Amino acid sequence: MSNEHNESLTLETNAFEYFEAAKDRFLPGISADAVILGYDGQHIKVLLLKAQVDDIWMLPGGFIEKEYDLDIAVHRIVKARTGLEELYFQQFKLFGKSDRNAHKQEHLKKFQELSSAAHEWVNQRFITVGYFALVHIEDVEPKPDLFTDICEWVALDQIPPLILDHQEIIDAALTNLRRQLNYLPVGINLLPERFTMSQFQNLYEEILKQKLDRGNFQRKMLKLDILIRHEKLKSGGAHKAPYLYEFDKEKYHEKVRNGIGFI
Amino acid sequence: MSNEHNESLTLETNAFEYFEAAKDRFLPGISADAVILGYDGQHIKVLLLKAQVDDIWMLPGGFIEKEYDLDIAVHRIVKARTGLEELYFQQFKLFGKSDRNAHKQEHLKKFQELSSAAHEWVNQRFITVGYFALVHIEDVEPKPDLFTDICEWVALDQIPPLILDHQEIIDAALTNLRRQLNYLPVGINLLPERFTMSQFQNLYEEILKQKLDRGNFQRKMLKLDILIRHEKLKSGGAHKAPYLYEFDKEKYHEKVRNGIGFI
DNA sequence: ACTCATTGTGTTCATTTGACAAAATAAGGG
DNA sequence: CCCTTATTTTGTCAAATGAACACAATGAGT
Repeated sequence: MSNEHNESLTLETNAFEYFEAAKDRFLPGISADAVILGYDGQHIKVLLLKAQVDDIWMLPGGFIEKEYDLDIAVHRIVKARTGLEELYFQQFKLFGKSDRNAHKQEHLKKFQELSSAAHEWVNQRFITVGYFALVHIEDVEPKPDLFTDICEWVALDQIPPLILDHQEIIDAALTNLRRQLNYLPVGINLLPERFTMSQFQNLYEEILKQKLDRGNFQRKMLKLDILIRHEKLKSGGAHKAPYLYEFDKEKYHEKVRNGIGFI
Repeated sequence: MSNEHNESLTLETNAFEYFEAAKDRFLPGISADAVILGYDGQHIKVLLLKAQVDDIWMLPGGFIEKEYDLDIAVHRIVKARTGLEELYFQQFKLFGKSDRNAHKQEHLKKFQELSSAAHEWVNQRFITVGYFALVHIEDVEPKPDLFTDICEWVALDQIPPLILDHQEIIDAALTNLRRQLNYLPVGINLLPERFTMSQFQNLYEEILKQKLDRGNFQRKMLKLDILIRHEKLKSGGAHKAPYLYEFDKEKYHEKVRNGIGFI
């Protein structure tokens, strides 16, 4: 086992090598950041990383390999943090303000001893493309990357100060998600295999930040004819046990294709 | 007046200089393309350019100045082609396929004698960010750019073969436009100051590619309370003259802010 | 004055929405 | 074991919306 000092050394060595090789491996001046969203039955959460060299938090991100499509690079980034091979993700915006890495140099002062090639790489102007991903939170094993020591789920109302414009990126992702909510397969990608109607409704209430009528929500979803009703929930709650539901995936995706209409 | 040979020489000299200076002026590896849309009372049209050196058509586009925001570069591009200072435009997607400039080298073979710096610029991998703009077609004076000799409005169903993935970019713009139609100020940006209800309806039918019920459309729009009714249309048509309408801009934008609900 | 294509307004019926109430159900406490 | 309680499920009903169609008004041309 390595002690902290060794780990730190290893990190910096790797970071040096990483930035050194970046110019040859990656497209210049562009990065990708992923807003990875999960739902634990109570709240929407986003996967965040904490930098080793500072107390600052950030979104998972990375660069684009010269020989691959944009989507492939993003898939690699999300897979590396979550362990998930199959996932739903979608591009939503390119962030191109000219001053968006103004604060980065502050954060990267710890890397002053970078070679000039590496220094040049980290100090160029970056534009970044924002993606959001919807994942089953219980299937994820969060893994930090080269520059971070913590990777964990954070509820949307408990997000700490983030690097650069990452808070803005999260906000834009959520706005985008809300606008697409009518034709986006958000349920099938965020809920576990089997779920109660309350969980389903709460998911929409979390995203929309507004209460919905219980009876009306239930009737509407059942009428869509996309749910399979199973037997009763096991014990646990001290009240009437609800049914467990499961998506009829064929019918569900058929509805999504026709673009209508959950809310 | 210069003859064609001279113009061609001038073009190539400028193109040389342009590409030569590009590395210093612009961000590497990224371009912007604009789907500029207008409505002539009959059809949605898109502003296209025809290359001088080939019979290939393309979207207006350009590169991003190193010191400016993305949006500023796009505004400059659209303003240069249309002459418009104020306009509505919106980013909709970043196109990042690794093979998206595969055909470009074919098209640019005419520029073989470029200096190595210029050659390196045009042959790098480009990702491009797609924007769409909504403009008043009657206010536009189409102007070709350095590399093109024709700049004109083309109806959507008469688009010739386009360079690279530009057709895909147009399709994506229209899909995006349709999805936002409920909360997008499309009418105020595409229709002339005064318009008839038929024109207004036809605009939506063009975008949606589907017929709408005349009576219902009219009643719905009037009920939104965003229109000012003027006196009768002058002569011309051989039938009942329709009213002319104008947007009550304050009320219109108020509705747009609240996000509801044209269709 | 009459025709006619088009515009503006009405009517009708089915469907959806919103708000609320009632019935059903399981767990826990006496 | 019966009753309470919290929660789920289904029901009701008035109001709003949507879709399809009908009819009246208008103004240019014959």
